[in-house]
Amino acid sequence: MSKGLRSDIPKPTVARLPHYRRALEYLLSMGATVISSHDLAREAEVTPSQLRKDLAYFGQFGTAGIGYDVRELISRLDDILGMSLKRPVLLVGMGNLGRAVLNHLPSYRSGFEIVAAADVSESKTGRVISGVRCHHIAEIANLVETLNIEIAVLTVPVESAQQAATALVSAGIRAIVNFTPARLRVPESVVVEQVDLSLTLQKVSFYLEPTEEEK
Amino acid sequence: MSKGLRSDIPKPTVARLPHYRRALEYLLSMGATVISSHDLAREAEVTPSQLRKDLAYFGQFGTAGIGYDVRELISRLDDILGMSLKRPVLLVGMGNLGRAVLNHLPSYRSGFEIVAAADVSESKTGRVISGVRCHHIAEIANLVETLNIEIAVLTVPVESAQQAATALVSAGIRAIVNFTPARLRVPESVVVEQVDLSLTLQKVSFYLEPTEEEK
DNA sequence: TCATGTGAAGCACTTCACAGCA
DNA sequence: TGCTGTGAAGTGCTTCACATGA
Repeated sequence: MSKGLRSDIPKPTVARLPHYRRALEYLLSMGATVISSHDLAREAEVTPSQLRKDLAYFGQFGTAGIGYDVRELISRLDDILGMSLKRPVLLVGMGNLGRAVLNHLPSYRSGFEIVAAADVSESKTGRVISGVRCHHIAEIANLVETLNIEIAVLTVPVESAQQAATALVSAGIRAIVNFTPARLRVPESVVVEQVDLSLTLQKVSFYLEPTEEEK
Repeated sequence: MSKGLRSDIPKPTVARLPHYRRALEYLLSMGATVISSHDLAREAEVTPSQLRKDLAYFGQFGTAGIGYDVRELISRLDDILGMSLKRPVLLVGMGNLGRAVLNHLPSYRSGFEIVAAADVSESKTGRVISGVRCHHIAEIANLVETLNIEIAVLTVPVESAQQAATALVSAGIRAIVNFTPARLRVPESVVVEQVDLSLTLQKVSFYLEPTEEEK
């Protein structure tokens, strides 16, 4: 398998890796030290073959006849996901939603930390909110460079989303998690991940539609 | 094509329908009245064939040689997605995140409306927050029945997520949009859609990893 | 002529099934 | 023996290419 281009990994595989990591954390908290692909797969709600195939893209992690060392595998997944070091994150937009993200992220026990925030409002600029200093949005280029930030979480009002995204891109941000319903126009090299409540509700709604045939 | 079982529709197709709807709304706001699969596909960031194939699962909506009527297609998508009537939604958990969802949902111009909220806190019970009355969590069975609610948005702390979900299920809720990192155990018949910031961050992080080979 | 709707072909992901190792 | 890692087979989604209709 050599190393393989990162872009050669199937997208569904990448999307499942965080789930494996979470399942492993859970199993670890339940006292497991070694786990078979069968048991881990059940916890992550995939098939054992799929789990083994997914891991195989990145090397060999298990012991035949035994299974996987839980701590070891978490650590390897952290390497693969780029979480070995806590990644600094910039929060843009300190409204209701921004503050909610700020308060909730630590409880996720993730490898990410919001190290700075930005907002247009003069009333928030300079204040420290939930332990994070809020800067004026004009300073983001500075923040990104001095704090070595690659990821931004965008929680501004939808009207200013594109403007903020453009500023983030020229500041050198490489990925944006976009909580606004705006579809951002950014260079292809910038990773955008959409988190959209209304699209999610619409999808859910589809599966609720009545059908005579369905059980 | 007759009618087709709802579960026969490919999941990727279902996931794209809300994007088509959004693209159409945008095009409508730009003054478009008729649109070709080519132009709509560009706006929705899919291929024209994919768009046409997706729509073909549900019938014939276009005019050969012309394209699709924008308003007409939005309306058909609303039918398909079960959004023709505004669906009532129950918000469970009135913390930071719950209030953020409450404030932001209207700006999404979605076919959904939060008609009631629930929380454990006595201090919130009975109050009206952002135009929505907050009830005690013990009342959800009542709320669900009297207001005819099928969808719940779960924004409680992770520790009480499973308990709340169980209560929602026995109250007769059919779908849960889960903003907590908890993996909910519910009957198969209940639709659960996970919205998880830390899993999203991990996925994004993967694509940022340095690779010598990549441009 | 131009764009839809759709079988057929192609591709990508998943599952199977077993060789090989502890 | 038990379970991983992996080619091979199978499945399902996407893209192609064109017949059909306006």
